[in-house]
Amino acid sequence: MEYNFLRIEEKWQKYWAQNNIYKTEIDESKPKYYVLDMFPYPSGAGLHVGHPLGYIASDIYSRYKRLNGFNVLHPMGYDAFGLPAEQFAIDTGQHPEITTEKNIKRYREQLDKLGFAFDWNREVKTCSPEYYKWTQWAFIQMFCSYYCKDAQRARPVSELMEIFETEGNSRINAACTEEIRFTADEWKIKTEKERQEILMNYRIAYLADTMVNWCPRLGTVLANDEVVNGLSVRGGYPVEQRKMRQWSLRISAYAQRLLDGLETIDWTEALKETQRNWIGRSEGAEIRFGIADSNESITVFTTRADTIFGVTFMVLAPESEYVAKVATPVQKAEIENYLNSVKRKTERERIADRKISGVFSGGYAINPFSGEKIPIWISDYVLAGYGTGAIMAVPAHDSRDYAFAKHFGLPIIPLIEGCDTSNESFDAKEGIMTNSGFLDGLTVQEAIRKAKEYVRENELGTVKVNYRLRDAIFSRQRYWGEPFPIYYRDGMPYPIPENELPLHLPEVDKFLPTESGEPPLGRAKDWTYDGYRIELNTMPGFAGSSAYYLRYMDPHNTEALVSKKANEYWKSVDLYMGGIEHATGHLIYSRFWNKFLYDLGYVVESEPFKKLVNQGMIQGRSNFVYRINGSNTFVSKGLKDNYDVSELHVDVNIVDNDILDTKRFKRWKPEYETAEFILDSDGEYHCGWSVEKMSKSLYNVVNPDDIVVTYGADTLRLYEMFLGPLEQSKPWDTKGIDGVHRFLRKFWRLFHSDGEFYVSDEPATDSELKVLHRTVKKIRSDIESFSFNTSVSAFMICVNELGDLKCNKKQILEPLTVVISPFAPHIAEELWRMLGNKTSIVNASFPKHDENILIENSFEYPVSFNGKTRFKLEIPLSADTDEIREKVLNNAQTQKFTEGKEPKKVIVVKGKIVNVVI
RNA sequence: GCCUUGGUGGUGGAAUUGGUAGACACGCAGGACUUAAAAUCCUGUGAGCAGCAAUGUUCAUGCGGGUUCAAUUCCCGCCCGAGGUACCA
Repeated sequence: MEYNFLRIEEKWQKYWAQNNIYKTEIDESKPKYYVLDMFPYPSGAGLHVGHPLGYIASDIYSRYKRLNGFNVLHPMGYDAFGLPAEQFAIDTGQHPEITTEKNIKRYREQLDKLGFAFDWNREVKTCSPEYYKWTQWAFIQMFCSYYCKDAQRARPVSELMEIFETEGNSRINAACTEEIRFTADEWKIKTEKERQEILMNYRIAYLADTMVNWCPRLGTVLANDEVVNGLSVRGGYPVEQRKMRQWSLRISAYAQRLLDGLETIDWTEALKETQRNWIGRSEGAEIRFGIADSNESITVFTTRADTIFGVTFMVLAPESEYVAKVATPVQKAEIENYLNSVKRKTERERIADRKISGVFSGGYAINPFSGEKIPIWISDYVLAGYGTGAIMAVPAHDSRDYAFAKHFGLPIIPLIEGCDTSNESFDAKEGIMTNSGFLDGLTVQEAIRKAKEYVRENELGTVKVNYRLRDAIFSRQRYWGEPFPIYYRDGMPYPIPENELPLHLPEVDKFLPTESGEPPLGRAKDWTYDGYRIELNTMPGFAGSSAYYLRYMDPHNTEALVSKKANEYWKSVDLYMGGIEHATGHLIYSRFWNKFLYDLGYVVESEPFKKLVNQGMIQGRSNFVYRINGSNTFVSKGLKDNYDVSELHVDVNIVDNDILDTKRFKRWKPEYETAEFILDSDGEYHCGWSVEKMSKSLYNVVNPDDIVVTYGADTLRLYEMFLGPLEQSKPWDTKGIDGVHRFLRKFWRLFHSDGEFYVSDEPATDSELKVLHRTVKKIRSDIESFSFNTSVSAFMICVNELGDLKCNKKQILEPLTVVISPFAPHIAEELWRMLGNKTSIVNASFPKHDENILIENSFEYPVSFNGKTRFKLEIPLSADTDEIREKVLNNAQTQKFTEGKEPKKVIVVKGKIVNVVI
């Protein structure tokens, strides 16, 4: 019987689905293991061959764990809210739900063909009301909570109100938007609206006027991680800064815990480092500088308190509130001018335009250490959003201040002995202080400490830790997202009662903003609760993906996001597989979301993802043809330099091994029908190639469905793993797939003789057993270290050796089938049944290897003299190092080399004589 | 700039963490089977030198040093690529 992969794969996929083979339930008798993939956004383009890489790897791991006796949770779902479906809806009028459902169906078909062990009973879609009910629920919990800095956790806002009632807020140490102080008596006489405004200051999900990334083209605000280089990640449209009233999540309150949590989880150092940088902790001090001839002062943040004697000017961000306080009438016009020019620039222009600009405010400040009077400037190199929006400039030791000082001719005072600041600043934190009053003679590190102490003792400011991490902007002016369960009364937001969730996304006539500029939900009829207007914004993409891993544990629960029982059993994700691109978005939001729910006691683990593996991207490998300019003649790569040619992308599917199928090329596009070719000397047309993103427009997309039809899913799975290390990005190149396919056919043939199934019950020989046990050992350690590429090699070696031994014995082949099954589940299942087993191979157990079988009785030891192998010596393997040494010394050949002298050394490593030094 | 990664044959990549560098696969070359093709199988394949040959020998893991009997692996200094981040004070 031939290896008919199409028949086999179809048969077992059907069997697995019909018999619910991968359905998972809580089973207290087994240890649990939770393997999660980052769920996909179902895009209209479908899956290309790069998408399933991570799914295959996690599938192998989850099957392996199951074979080792674990109760494995391995679910899949869809991150279904998102901009592309909505943009498509705007263009075509088709409801995003229809587009999304269609895409999901297509994804499911493609995924099903690859033989994954997903428990589809647990499927979630973020756009379904049963699911987003819990996204809305979580939002209400955040709305009703504040972050207590003393307890370092979230607590209910109701508790806060009780304290205000009895003692005001003087004792409250909470994360808030703005510091305000009031007594109990003051609280009592406040109106409901005033009270709500104060509470808003504390809520973890809060409404505030904040600087946001506004994307006019998308008509919505975006979070920081959704903007790259001043352009939106989706669509690549310009983004500008704007002050708007928006929902935000007080994620900054969790900065330290998000940082500390990284120490407890098994992620790569690179990823942890990316998160550390994003959180951006910096230790320093806030120091007050008095404004000359005024009672007011400016507070700056600095990590270099030691350099305060070198402050020669101050700089305010253009948006800073201090600007109005220090501006003098004389300078007014010039300042206005500057502020306007800054405001006109978009974020992107501001980044692109690194020209030094600024304006003198007219005001002066007093250096609190030296008492000197220093000018205050305004410049956009200082950011309003970080620290206090004002800095003390130390041009000698900060390159940005240096450039500014040089440009405007401001003085530069060096503070470190022997440093040269004539051409550039000296930014390093090393050296001995000078020109610095009481700090003179100290090292920089000592001076930083001492200056901070001085600040604290003399009440010039406070020692402070700053974080770069901003609160997450949580509202979007779009249609296709979760509606906020919030209504407005007297201008203030109130939550819709939890028992009335979900709040369904309403129907609208168009998916565009209203004529008055309100978000699309402004078009919904009766968009009210109890007669009050409901929030018109929707939630951002990351809302639905922040807690989906919890929902998989208990996806049909109508009473809770996840039941206590399910959460206590599954706890957290043991292995999370996904792309690195979510390092500063999803992977921060999820950790925050989880910590928040942990604070409230809804989940038992403080970190959601114990181990995380980033699979690399699969890039496309593009092919090129060379057209002679002004003609329809194409010249092969080897001869192209003799002509004036243009390089054109050609569909990789009509190129084999970089050789163009010229007949298919002519049929590819009408304009090439009359194409002529100048071939290389071997009579072939050779194409050029390069590695690029896999994309339709570059004609380098390879569709998994096509591969499955030609080679089968098992071959595709093996080949994707064989391509290279899992975590490394690599180009897809179909040409190597034959080797892997050949391996599967050889494996199949081991079970057959003269075309008929034939496996003998004879006992295996020592060498056959050795092949099996070596393979088992190797695969086990490879899977545990995610080295799937070397696993495939090990299989190939194993099958080649068994082929040479003509081994077709059940004793060897049966366990080997189990070992291969995580990689190639269909063929393994088929052979497993042919071997006479009654139940699915997924219920088998992964074989163990026997070290005793692996050890040989004796070994030919290479004996090297001064680094060169001279002869081999047979010594029993049981011999210890001293015995080996003895043998070598007494050997006649050794004595020939040493000329009877005693060798200096015999070096034995792991039972091997690697060198004898004479 | 900073942080994180990598750099090994014609190609993708191995190397049990200091112990025979190049496993496995692709490609290429030659051969077997076949009327022929496909499929399959076998052999060879880092480079140089010597030899009819078996084989011997030298050089090779981005570059330059160092430690060691022994370095792709450890240390120091450079060069190049990829990813992240960027007026974060």
